[in-house]
Amino acid sequence: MIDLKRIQENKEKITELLARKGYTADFDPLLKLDAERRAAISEVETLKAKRNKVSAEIPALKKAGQPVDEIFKQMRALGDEIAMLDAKAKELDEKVFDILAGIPNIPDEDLLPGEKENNTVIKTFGEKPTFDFEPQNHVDLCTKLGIIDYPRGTKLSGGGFWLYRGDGARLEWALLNFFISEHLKDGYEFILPPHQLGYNCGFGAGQFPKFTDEVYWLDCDEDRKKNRFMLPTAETALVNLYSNEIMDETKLPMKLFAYTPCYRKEAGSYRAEERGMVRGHQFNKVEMVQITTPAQSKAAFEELVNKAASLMEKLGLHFHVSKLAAGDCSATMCRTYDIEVWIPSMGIYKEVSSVSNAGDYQARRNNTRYRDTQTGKPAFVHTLNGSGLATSRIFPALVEQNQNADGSINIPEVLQPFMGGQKVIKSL
RNA sequence: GGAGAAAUACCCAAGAGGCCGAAGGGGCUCCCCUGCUAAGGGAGUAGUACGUGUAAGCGUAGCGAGGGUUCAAAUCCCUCUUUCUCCGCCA
Repeated sequence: MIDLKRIQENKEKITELLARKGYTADFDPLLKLDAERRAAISEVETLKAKRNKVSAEIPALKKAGQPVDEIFKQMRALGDEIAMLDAKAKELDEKVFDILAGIPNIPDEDLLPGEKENNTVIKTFGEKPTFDFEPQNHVDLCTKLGIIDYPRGTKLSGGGFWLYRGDGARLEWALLNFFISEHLKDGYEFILPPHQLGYNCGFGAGQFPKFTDEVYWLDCDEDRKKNRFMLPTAETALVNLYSNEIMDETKLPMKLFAYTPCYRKEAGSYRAEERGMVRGHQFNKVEMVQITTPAQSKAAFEELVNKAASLMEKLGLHFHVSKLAAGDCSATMCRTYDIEVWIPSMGIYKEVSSVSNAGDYQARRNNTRYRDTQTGKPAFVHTLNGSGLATSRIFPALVEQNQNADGSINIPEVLQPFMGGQKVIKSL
């Protein structure tokens, strides 16, 4: 949610910035509605002040034996008027809120306008691996090694599900453990959140109402707001940890990470390019989140990007970092860098981490604040998140980039301690 | 899942239609006294949101949340949430 005051003060500039995201803003109806809202509030509060004043005098009048029936009659009429105006003010307030909640976050000024085609690669690590044999794709490799069982995943749960088996499960777990150990080294707090969340979390993270149909809903109440959903990313949980609280500034920047599976419908997105585990309904991810003061958020963003990139570097994978154009950033974010790993069989780079700064957009939606020691007043925090990392894209990339002519796979050195020193995965 | 009890400010807690935005304690802040400390005395101590104002301020809301009754609600009624106790269920 963006700040209405910013629109009032700088309508043209914000309209222009949002246009870079492909969003056409017309703020005039909103501003008019807000003026009406404020007028209604002023009016009703004047009446309430009058009611309070008269009510306070009634006990004294009664004690003095004076008649109060006439006053009661007038007050009843006043009460009706107040109720009417209260309802009007509430309605206007909700309208303003809904419109405001539907406006995307304002992109940072240095982002290029436009969509994907305007993303710019800002850093590349390593080189495309070359093979002196015909390399296989990860689905074939994993199936032959027996480390991923696609058919039985489908048998149990339908398309988009798979099982990790044996060394596959160990490799997956080693990746997660490696990420966790790196984050702990950097002083991040480890969180294991619930996997079922309430509607408010989705709204607070800026994912709802837009993506309400992209998640798996539990319970059967017709009203979505009373149901829970399976979290699509740990961000949805972490970003809401301090909602409706005022944090101590000394706790900021707060650095968190969580491991959770991510549950997503991914409706209609299955393509040849996304075979195997590149896009599934359930995948594992370690997610980093920072809650910061506005002054800290720029540095926090750099830190998260560097952290995600350093994990990839330590795994020895070829990848690049891409700065997203305004239109490719999600509605919630004012800035996003993607880390994309090379998948040889597809000949493309696939996202393994998306690092974003939401500014105060999420904090405004879920009311997360801190007390500014300078002013003594509460102010909205900034929230940032980044995958660190998602295994479902790394696993295929790792398997493909590290394959040998005999179909075996070299385990990166950093993962070996987490696999009991094992260096290679080969078929039995 | 069923049955009971509870929810008041930083914490504990009183309050049972108007004199209650809230007694009393604890804590915290400041001051006094005591050559340190302990003890003692005094004063202060909703945060917040919204509206209005250049501002000091003023107004409105606010006793778990949302509704209702009433001229007037922390107080009465309804719904919900959470916590505690008991019972049931538990692949």
